Amino acid sequence: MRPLEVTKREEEYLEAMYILHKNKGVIRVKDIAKIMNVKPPSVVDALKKLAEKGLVEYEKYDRILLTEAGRKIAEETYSKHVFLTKFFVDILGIPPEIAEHDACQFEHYVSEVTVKRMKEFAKFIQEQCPYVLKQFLKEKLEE
Amino acid sequence: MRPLEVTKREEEYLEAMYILHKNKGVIRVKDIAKIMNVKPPSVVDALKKLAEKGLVEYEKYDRILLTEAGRKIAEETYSKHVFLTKFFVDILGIPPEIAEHDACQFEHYVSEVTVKRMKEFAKFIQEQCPYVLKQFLKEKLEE
DNA sequence: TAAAGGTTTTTGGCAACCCTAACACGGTGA
DNA sequence: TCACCGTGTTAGGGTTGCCAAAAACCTTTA
Repeated sequence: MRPLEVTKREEEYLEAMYILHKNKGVIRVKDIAKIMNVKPPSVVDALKKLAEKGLVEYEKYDRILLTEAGRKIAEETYSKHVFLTKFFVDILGIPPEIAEHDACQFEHYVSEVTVKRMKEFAKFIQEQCPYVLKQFLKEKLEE
Repeated sequence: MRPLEVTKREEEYLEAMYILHKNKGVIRVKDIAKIMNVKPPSVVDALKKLAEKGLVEYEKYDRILLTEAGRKIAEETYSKHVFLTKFFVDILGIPPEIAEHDACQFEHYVSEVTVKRMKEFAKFIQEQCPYVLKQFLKEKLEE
């Protein structure tokens, strides 16, 4: 199997499907469309492409599932998403909605090195100077 | 004049042109192509679009210039680029090349709020616990 | 000044994504 | 069981961006 190239957009579709599966159990075209903010035909296009790449199990009118490979990509992306959002909120004190928005884009580009380093940084700061961090986050609320 | 929509890619073209103008004085198709990692015809396509949007002065075979509006967008993007790279390197201790790469993407998506907050954070940490920061950055070098 | 060589532009095409309109499917209620 | 209605799919098109090949341009040099 070739080094499948997954576009940013495809990664987003996989992540949406992963979240749906996690939360609702079933993955439906309509729900993917809502999350992705597109119309159903676009979802079908995407599903066909993803199926060709072996990332999704898809037969028309049948149930939709992520394959092992697809799930892996989705999970990696999703975990970056969760972490980045948390970092923006807990360390930088960014409003959750904005943090969410920024994380949602950055998650598709950020390198592993950077994520790892951000994790180490968060841990380090929270352990070494929790008081200073608290002070920083407090100042913001007072503005 | 309408709220011109500038795509991420167009923003990148503008930034490339801005940098060329800043460093070399002249902006040439060939050089834009090299920076953008595309072939010359793609650059010409982009220039036409940008000219239509009033962001670039472009007449074929003539010199290429950013308009005031184009320069403004480029400058904003570029300054985010510079800051984000600096943040990744100076605060998180990420290798310059990787910092550059990540900044190069994030700069097109990051919200103003987040940039502002990152700046405040950098300042705060550097002033309030410079020693802890130094220690964090040192540890990384030792791995 | 004319040919050479590099640069720029045009042409024609391809891939990723998205949409509207129309059609197919399938579960539900009368 | 059949008509209905929501959901899913196809058909047909549009935009953005990119490319290779070939044509146009311009500068430089013989």
